[in-house]
Amino acid sequence: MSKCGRKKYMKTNLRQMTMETIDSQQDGSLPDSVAESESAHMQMQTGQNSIPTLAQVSVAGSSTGRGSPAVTLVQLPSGQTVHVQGVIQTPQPSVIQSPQIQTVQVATIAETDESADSEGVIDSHKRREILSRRPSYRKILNELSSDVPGVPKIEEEKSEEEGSPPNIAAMAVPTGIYQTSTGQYNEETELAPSHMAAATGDMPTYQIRAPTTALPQGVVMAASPGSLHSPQQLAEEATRKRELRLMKNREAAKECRRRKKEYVKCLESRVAVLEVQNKKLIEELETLKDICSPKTD
DNA sequence: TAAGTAAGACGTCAAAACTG
DNA sequence: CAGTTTTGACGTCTTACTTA
Repeated sequence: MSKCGRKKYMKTNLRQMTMETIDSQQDGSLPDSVAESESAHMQMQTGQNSIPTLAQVSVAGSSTGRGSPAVTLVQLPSGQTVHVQGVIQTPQPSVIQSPQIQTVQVATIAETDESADSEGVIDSHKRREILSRRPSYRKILNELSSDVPGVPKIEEEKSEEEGSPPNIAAMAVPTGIYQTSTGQYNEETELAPSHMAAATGDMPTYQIRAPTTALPQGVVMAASPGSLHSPQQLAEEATRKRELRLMKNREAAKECRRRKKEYVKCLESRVAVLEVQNKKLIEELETLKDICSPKTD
């Protein structure tokens, strides 16, 4: 896999739009912010962008991340589904050389906005201000929970992790090398399989394989930085640091996904609550109308 | 039953956000 | 402001399901 060309992404800024959408949606209809954005364009700008739709984008085609097919179904918060025509291209990372703007039109809305194509004029600083990433899921959800009673907070630490040192480096003693699904080799730790299963609730899907020549055997026994002399030792230390970083990031990614799931669940439950609330209010309104309006016959 | 597809999970990289 | 944490995106794998 080519790693060097990954700088251009189609970031969805999901959280930003989700919060905005949920907050403004009271009657089950399409929020103004979403409607406006859609009428302009669904603009997917690599690097910094926003897709003005809520959470669920189901793709009628390959789901393996290599770009979307010609027709994409976008499910809106109201449950309405719109067909997005045009290919949402996700070019091969190694092919991308410059920032690209990719736009797709929502089929249900004919009107377009000429200004959507003028993104080249917008300087990066301005875009950065407008489209800057929001704080973490944990932060958003905790803010949400302080505003709305009943919304659970995301715990700082999982209960089963209490009492154990949070630092992965401290608890993991590398004892070998295992190969990941992507064919890369990592240091195997004694805790790795059980920890992985505990974090995801699933059985680990990675097989421990016999080490090959990909990594030097002495990696895990690298000396402390102070005693490094030879270039080989320096290289070993660098490798060790890298493995450590990868291991920490691996765990961080798992945790991040867990938080994201929790966050999405929370939003879904909030939508359900608001829908019920909305229904009740409509019924109440109808009742009051009946009471207030005198019957003619 | 083999081939194709969808969904979910994972590891990794890179960049934004956060922190001391 | 450097180091750390968080998260979007990509590529890959596995599993369940569908279809020819």
